[in-house]
Amino acid sequence: MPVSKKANGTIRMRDVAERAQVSRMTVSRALNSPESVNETLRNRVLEAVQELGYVHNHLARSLSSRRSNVIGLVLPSLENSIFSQTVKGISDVLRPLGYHLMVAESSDDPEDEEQVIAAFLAQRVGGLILHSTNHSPTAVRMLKASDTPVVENGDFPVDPVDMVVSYSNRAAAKAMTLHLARLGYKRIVFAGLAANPRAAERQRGFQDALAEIGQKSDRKHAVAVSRGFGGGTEAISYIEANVPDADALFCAGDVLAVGALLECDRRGWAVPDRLAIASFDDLDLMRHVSPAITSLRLPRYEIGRRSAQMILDRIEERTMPVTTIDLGFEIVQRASS
Amino acid sequence: MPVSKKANGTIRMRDVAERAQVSRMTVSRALNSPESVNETLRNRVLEAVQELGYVHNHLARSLSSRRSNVIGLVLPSLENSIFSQTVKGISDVLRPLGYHLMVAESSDDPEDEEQVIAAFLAQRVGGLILHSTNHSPTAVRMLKASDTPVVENGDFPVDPVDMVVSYSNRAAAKAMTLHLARLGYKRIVFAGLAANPRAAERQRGFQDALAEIGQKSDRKHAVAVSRGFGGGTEAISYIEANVPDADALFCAGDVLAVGALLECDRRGWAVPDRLAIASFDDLDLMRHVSPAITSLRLPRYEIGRRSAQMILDRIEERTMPVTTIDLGFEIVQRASS
DNA sequence: TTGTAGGCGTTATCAC
DNA sequence: GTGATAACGCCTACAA
Repeated sequence: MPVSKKANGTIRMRDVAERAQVSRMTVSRALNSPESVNETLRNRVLEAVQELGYVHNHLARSLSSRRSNVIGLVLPSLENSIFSQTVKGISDVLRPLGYHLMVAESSDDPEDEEQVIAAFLAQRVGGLILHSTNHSPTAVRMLKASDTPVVENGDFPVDPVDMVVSYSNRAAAKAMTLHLARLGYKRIVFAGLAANPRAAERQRGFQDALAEIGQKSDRKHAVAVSRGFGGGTEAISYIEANVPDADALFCAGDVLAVGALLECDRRGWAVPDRLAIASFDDLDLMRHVSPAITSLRLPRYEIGRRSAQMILDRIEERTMPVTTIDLGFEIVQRASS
Repeated sequence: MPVSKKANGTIRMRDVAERAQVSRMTVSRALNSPESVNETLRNRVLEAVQELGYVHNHLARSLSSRRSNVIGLVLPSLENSIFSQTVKGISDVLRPLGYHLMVAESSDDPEDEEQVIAAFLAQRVGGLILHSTNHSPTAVRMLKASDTPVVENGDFPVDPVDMVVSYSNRAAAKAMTLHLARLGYKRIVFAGLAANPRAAERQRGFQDALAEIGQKSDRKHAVAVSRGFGGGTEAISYIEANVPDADALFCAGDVLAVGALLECDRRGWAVPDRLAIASFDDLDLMRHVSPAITSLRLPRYEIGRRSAQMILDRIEERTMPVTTIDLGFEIVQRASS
């Protein structure tokens, strides 16, 4: 089969049009709304597309139509596997409808996030899903001015940019703390992460719970540790040095909890007899370690699905969707507490 | 349906130009090559940009200039934290030069990958980094016809699309197997993953090593298990049922190895005395479990860095870079073997 | 150093 | 159902 190629290499719609002996508009329609084109013509067009190896230019399409089929997602980190479920939830909605997801990383730093948001807006994405709820003023201004549908995900912002789909970090942490108290633990230590706004909310929830059960808030009972498994080790060392009579450790992150468990193992501390352990977020790993770790299961997949749906509803002007959705959480009690 | 639509729509370069009392070209230049514009004018332009909240339209820019500042990355999965280092390596090169990374997922399925590649090409990305080396014929044809710089990453393909930056899965697996043999292990079992081309190469390397030390290849000594921690559990069960005298287990993936270690723990099998364990890929977790797991350290960060550099070199026509780079690997011996 | 003209590849719009 | 024409917002090329 003869493959003709323009001098500059790229094949355009007009080349397809010439080959199929139709106008450019017919090619455009055959590609975008096939049912609106006579079958004979449509087939001629699609054949020409195949023969020439034509690839639709979405830049030009978006520029002209003023809409894009790309949705942007901004994650604090790609290192953290808790987000993979959210990504899957989003993709499952977008893919069948011809939209595409593009992911970028913000490092949980509002400056970085601003850069990334600016880049997405410059690309004129059709919508934006942000995990962080802590944005620079400039970022917020840009987002609002752009009229781009936005969903925030990681928590309930005090002042939402637009739509929100989340669970409450504070409520979840409070519930877990009350759960531990109900199991009889008296001196619970909370291990959080510095410079992580969601971990900070979790710490507030922890304190809410202590207040509710009438326990005096002791600063010693909350500590900020590093990210990663090492943070769990730090938490255990902290307990040994500062709260030796602690009977439970509630970690703001899953990896932390595993790190802590491994450190207990190394020291020969029995879990949960010497120290109970509970975790935020229910990674697969939580049920594979021994003892399996009690944790909060969060609706990560559903958050992705609903976020994508709300964006699409807005883009396709189907409805004026509810702007804030609380998807709750669930406590999974296991052997570690 | 009454949708709130801004009276004036979006702000364009011409609006900025009017406000700053210059031509559109001066605005364009002030944004793209500031040094080529008189300081006074430049400041007037940048001021107007601020005041109007103008956001550069990269769609129009790319369409007109026929170049894009977006680089696409296709990963088999976003669930796997081994890729986060590569992402960081790429970002570290791209960001300072004004390029942006967009990530998409292929599920290690050539069909899915083809879709994702088509989407990236339709967006006319400036370059593409593919972790998989196993593409559909259509995908390869599209890539080659597009003239887009491409780097493949996950292994050395038999027939590269374009550039390659990787280590050899086969060579690495062979080296680790020889290492275990040198330590005195006589009956090594290999646990791989079904439907993962890189794991298949690793199995070949395993067999290469056995052949080299003159050990008869026994089909029983290789098994395919599921992904995730559960796969490690399966591997141990397999050994108990089929190769009870095995003295070492070499896992094609890090998560597998941890799963296996945890299962040994549960069964009371001493590691490495009853069974040694070694892993492909050196996740943080490997040195935190006890015993720490012997593993292959792969140049994930460097792979990202070099890949991005090669793409940029090609885009900016700096050089005609070497097309295949082998970054090697390293064996990290720990207590588990 | 700055400006003018025209084109990048597509779609919206309005005729036919 | 199909086609002609004029945008979409920017940049290349050239002129001043």
